[in-house]
Amino acid sequence: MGKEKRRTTQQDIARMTGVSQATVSMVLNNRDDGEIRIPQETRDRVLAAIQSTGYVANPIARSLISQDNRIFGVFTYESVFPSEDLDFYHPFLAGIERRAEQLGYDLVLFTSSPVVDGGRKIFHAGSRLRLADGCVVLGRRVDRAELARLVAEGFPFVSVGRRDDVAAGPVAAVGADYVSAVAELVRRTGGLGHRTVAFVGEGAGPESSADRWAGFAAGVADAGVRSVRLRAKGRDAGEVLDSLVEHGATAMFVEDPDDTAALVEECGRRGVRIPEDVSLVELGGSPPRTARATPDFTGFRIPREEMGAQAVDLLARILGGDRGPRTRLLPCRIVAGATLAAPRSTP
Amino acid sequence: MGKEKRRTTQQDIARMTGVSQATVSMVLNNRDDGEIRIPQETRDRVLAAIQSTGYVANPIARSLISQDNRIFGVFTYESVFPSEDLDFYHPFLAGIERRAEQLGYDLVLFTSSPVVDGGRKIFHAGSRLRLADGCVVLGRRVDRAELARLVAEGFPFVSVGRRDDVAAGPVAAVGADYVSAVAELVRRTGGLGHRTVAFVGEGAGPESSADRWAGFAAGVADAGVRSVRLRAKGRDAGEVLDSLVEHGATAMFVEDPDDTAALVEECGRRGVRIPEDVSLVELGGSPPRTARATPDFTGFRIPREEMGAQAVDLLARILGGDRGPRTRLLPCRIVAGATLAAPRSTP
DNA sequence: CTTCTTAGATAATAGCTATTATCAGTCGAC
DNA sequence: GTCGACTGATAATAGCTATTATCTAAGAAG
Repeated sequence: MGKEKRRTTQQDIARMTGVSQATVSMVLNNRDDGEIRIPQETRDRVLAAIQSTGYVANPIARSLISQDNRIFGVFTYESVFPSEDLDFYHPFLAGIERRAEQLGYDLVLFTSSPVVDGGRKIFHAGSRLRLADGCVVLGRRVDRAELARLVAEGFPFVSVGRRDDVAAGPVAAVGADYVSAVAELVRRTGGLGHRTVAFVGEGAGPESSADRWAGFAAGVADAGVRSVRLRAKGRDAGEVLDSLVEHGATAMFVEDPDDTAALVEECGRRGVRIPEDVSLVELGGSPPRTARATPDFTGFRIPREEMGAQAVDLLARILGGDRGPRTRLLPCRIVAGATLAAPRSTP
Repeated sequence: MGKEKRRTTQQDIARMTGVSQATVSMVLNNRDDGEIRIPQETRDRVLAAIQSTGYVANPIARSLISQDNRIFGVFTYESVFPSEDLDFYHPFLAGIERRAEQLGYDLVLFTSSPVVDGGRKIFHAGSRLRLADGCVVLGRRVDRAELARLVAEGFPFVSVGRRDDVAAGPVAAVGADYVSAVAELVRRTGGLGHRTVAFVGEGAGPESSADRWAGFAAGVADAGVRSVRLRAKGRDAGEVLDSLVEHGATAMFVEDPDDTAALVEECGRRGVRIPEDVSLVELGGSPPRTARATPDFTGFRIPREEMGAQAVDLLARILGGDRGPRTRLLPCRIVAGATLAAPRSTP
């Protein structure tokens, strides 16, 4: 039992100086309002004692009073640091950290949350969520029910990525504007002379997938081209390529990076050159994960770091009582790349 | 002003149920000791109210009483997430996170600490260090004075990497055993027939550098070979190689990865083959940072993740009052690699 | 009927800080 | 000498939970 010597408290300082605890508190906080009057001599005496003891106010007691903690929580459904997930989380966290630093908030990672079938749970007996003034929720898989409960309990939070409405109302969220990005890419493709373009993927289900499809559809309408949707799930790249040819499509927009890799490989096997014979637009939104040589894909970049920063920003505003819009949609950067070119036979 | 509706408190639950706040607290904590008696009927009533409101005890008030917070601080002298520093911090953090998760601690990152000429400061007016029960200190540049103050104030902390003594006594720390690793590499080199080996670098200054030199010296003694130390600071790779040849050394142990890269390049220019003409042992301790093709260097790996985990572990023990050893030195893994081989002309 | 025991609960308090209300002087003015 | 105004401080309290000491009523034992 270490029997740690009790921390110094304001009471201690007060006794040392022969003043009251209240006085110490006021000196500490530089209170000098109309009502509060402390002569410099007393101030100096107290400050000297503070200096000599190295006293620092107990932030926990402060929080209990002020009802805020200057801490933002970062809740992730998976561990943050393991390598597999790092590529995903890292840019968000970089932005979160940067802005928290600017705003003077500390960050708490809720690593103590119990893991229930593969994902952490926000709510559980002894949840320490309230340590934070507010929370940024982050993750590939975000639990709608938990978000709904956050809303119901009035706990301030901002979701990064997921922005669909939950039962109790719209969720404060920062998202990426997939729709515009994909639409723009389709328009460029049409502008290069392609007359039929293919969407490879589901285009439904997760919000982000539905958005990509929506953007694709919008771009197709704008560009006045024909379009076809090719399912990739459960089919190998060969089948997909066959369908592509069959439909006469000259450009493919691929949702899933895994499919992209498979298609590139299959093209290589068949001697189909990209972009000379077929164009490929990659809709993953991330830089390539592997260091292996991959084509310089045409596509877009999700502004992950900026999303993290804006999430913190938004959270701070909400805590400040700001009643402005609670959803921010950030533009994605278009990557010109080298896998999109004019089709071989322009009509 | 949001006029956030006040959080539910035990007092609220008490009023709803017609019991006292104390009873609510006891039900909540499942108190059932000899002195505490609460019939099941009452218990159920209270629990029902807790369920319906979703009440969770305010962790801040709890902390104020229990004098602990179930939070470990992670103090870094630089931002954690920016890409430049990520390679360095990430493995440590992965280990810290993993073990904190296992032990049920949350982690707080002191992002609010003010930055003074390039590095964050632990101590400052309004330091929120005490939010944490203890702290892991991490960083390339660790401030001795601040560590000393942590010791003086009796704040529990564990330093990762830096383990030298500070004024007030030995610092709890987790380090990597560079000495053994480098010594072993030198012995292997001697075992392959090398008679003269060179240490390229300072071998002094930062603890880790001094350790590498100590290990080199120990290995040289064990292996019974001759050794030479070549400064690299301010000299270009050509000069260093010239010295090497001049001294008749057939293997070089290079401290700094930048020097390694320069030497490899210079060897390439001169047509000196590695390891056929000269062996190279890389003492950086990290996997290569760039994705560019680099030789598969012989060297060792600092067990960064394990260091992070053990730091948390040690911190938990210290908080538990454990009086055991406060310094842990973890073995490095030797990487056989492909840049060490027998010298061309074995005597 | 009195006293003791016990079950079942509550009042009071600690933990530390910030704020509000209050108090003891002093000085001036009348 | 009294009243008011002002200075320089302090006592008390809120904030929320966990624990300790205390209290009431009922039943048992004598």
